[in-house]
Amino acid sequence: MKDTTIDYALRATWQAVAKMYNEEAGKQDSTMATGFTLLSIDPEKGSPSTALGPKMGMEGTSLSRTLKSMEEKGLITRKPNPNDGRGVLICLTEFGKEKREYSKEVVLKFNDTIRKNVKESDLEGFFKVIGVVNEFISEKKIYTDNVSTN
Amino acid sequence: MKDTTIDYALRATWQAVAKMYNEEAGKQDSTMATGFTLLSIDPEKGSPSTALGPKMGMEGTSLSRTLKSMEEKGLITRKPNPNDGRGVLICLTEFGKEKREYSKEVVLKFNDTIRKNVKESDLEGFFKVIGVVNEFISEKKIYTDNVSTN
DNA sequence: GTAATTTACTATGCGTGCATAATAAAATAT
DNA sequence: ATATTTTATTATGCACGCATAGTAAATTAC
Repeated sequence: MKDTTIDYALRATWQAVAKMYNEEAGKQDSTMATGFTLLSIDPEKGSPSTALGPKMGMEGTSLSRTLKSMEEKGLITRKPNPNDGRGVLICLTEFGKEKREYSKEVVLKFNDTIRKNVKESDLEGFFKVIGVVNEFISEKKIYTDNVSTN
Repeated sequence: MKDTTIDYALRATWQAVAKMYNEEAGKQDSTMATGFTLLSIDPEKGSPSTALGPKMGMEGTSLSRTLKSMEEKGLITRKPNPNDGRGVLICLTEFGKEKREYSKEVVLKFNDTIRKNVKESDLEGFFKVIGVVNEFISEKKIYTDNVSTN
């Protein structure tokens, strides 16, 4: 729970980023998740909705709700996927393409700013730790007693 | 949106940790937020609810809901704060104290496991980057054009 | 070709973060 | 002492992650 625990650092920091992103998105009457979704859609050809979830780290079920609201806001249209009758092709409207540019700037600016203000070696350490956390979680190495913690 | 962006790394990684924590908490019919709250409460003297939010990085308004459900589950009791008629003292029941131990193990095991499997220098880099992100956000240095991004 | 399985959604409910607003009790100002 | 402001807490609504369950279309198994 202290500042120096890895879980707290991830939690507090992600929440701060999310809050900031939501504020920036809010200036355009949008949300963070909508912004991420806009960025995941191919602005030229559209994207099958199955492609979006993995790309942005969102479950299909969460995505479904976001897409619904995006459709209602006129950001996207759904077209039947010619290659799969079950699937849908998500396409950006002109309005959606505009908003996509804004989201892109917001995300780029954040990442560029941080990258310019940390040492390359620190960034490597950051991604190393991130990598280990994800590896240990996805391979369920933590709560199964096959890794010593003492 | 790529694996190598800082925002995506934070988002995906925190969500993975949160999911794992919720699974572990679920084994005890609990949730992650409940576990964090249990850990934030002084098991001996109880804690004024104002102390909990800052300690665990939760807004008072979110906390209020969690505390309500924790009270319903018999994990905590509220006592009037003798020093402040507006405030409440959150105290653990015996049941709450038991569950607190479990939460403690879950959190410790995660942090210990990761620490034992990353290099000290990488961990330092990790916390450096975390520090810069939080600093830039809290001081609003990112979207105000007082920091060069080019 | 029909049946069983898999895959692509969609709907719904819960937990939780945030914003806003309301209430009540300090604390402060006068 | 009374009026104003601040602080502690709760209530409520929206967004969104996840889990579960359901529907429909494709794939496979036979």
